[in-house]
Amino acid sequence: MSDTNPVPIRERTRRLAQTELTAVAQDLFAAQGYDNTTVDQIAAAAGMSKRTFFRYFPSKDDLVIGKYDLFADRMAEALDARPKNEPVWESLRRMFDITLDYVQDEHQRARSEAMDAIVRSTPQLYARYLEKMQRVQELLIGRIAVRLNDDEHDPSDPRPAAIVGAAFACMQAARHAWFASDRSEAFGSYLDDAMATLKIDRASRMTAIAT
Amino acid sequence: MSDTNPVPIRERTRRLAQTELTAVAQDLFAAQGYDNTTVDQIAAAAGMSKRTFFRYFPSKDDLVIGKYDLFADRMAEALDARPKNEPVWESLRRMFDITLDYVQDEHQRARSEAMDAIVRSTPQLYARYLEKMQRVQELLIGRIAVRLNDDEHDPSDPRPAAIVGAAFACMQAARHAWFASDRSEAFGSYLDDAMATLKIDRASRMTAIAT
DNA sequence: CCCTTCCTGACACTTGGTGTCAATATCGCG
DNA sequence: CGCGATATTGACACCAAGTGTCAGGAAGGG
Repeated sequence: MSDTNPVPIRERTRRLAQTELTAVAQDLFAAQGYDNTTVDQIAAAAGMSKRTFFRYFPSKDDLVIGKYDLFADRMAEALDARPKNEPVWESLRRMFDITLDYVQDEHQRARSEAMDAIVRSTPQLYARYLEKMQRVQELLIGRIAVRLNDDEHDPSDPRPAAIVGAAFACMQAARHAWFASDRSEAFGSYLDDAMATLKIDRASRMTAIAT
Repeated sequence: MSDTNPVPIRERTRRLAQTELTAVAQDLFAAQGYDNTTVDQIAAAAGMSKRTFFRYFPSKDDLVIGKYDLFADRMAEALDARPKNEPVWESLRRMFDITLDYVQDEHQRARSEAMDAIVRSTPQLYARYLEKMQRVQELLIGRIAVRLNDDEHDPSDPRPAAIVGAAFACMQAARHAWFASDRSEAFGSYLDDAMATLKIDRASRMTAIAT
């Protein structure tokens, strides 16, 4: 059961090294802050040279925010799984359910939350985080555009981007609110609450933009 | 009329140098790209040393995106100028009117638009742009919270952040759509269109978050 | 004219990140 | 087991963005 593995050995050792690096780095960041920790220190603490570190991560930033790349595909997948005739706002809400699992898992959360604190308190990382989220949104905009009108995506129609952006704004708002709360309420209800304040007006686009 | 000036001489020469640097840098960026242009080159082209450049701008990035800092106060000001009983969505829409002036001004636009293209095509700058916009939003969230319920801002209420974030998402969407269009329609109508697709449900917050 | 103050350039240094290359470890195969 | 191909690694040199320091020079006020 160990041959013809879908994940070759090379790739597994690689991931192991990345996990190791991440764990070591997290300790250092917690102890002395992100900016005050050099790549040399991280590499040395993991028993390798700086050059080798950069073979596992394209940048110091990516060690922290690289994992967010996985979100993009998972979200697109989750959105595609929703019925085509479902209201888009509801589809987006259900799509966000996959982020709930992330937060709900008790022993994963501590690790993830510590990294989150680092991201939010380091402007440089927060900026890159926002950019990644923007890229995720771009993936989804095309899909939402198709649901709004069955023809192809008209790039001069601002509505799909507005809707997706608004949905993400709700998720961000819910995240912040939940972090600021005592966590007695489930994150999901914050998300419901945030998304309930905005309704999509399906009869819009009357302010003529004659294409 | 030149003494006891509200803007002292030192500050004026400083701004002049910044403008000069920006103009020179813009040419270089347009010619060879942002990443391929070093600070040394910009400084040399403006007749100064690298060290002096960093006395005028805290970083290479700030030369491009530094001007967005002005937006924060201008927007907060514009929002404060709206009547308190006006629906918040309308207030936010009117607040964005100040961005229209920026885009409308014919001879300012060419310069501003070139810089905008650089920002959007350089991930690093785009990330910092998004972060700045996020900071602007944080300024406004408190004000919107006060309008929603007259007591002080409850940080575990996601609605103000959701609304402000959604409004900015609409502006971003309108910007992108307008840039992708042939610009025959006014930018304002794109903004109207984007913001009209989302309506605020004032009777929300029924999904009890008992504070 | 001098004295103070600010501005500037030169220099050295740190850190993130990359190219190169030789040494070494690993893998597949006979 | 041994051998050649391939991948991984570390050492070194290098570049670019910033930052600290310091001495010299320009501007301004008396």
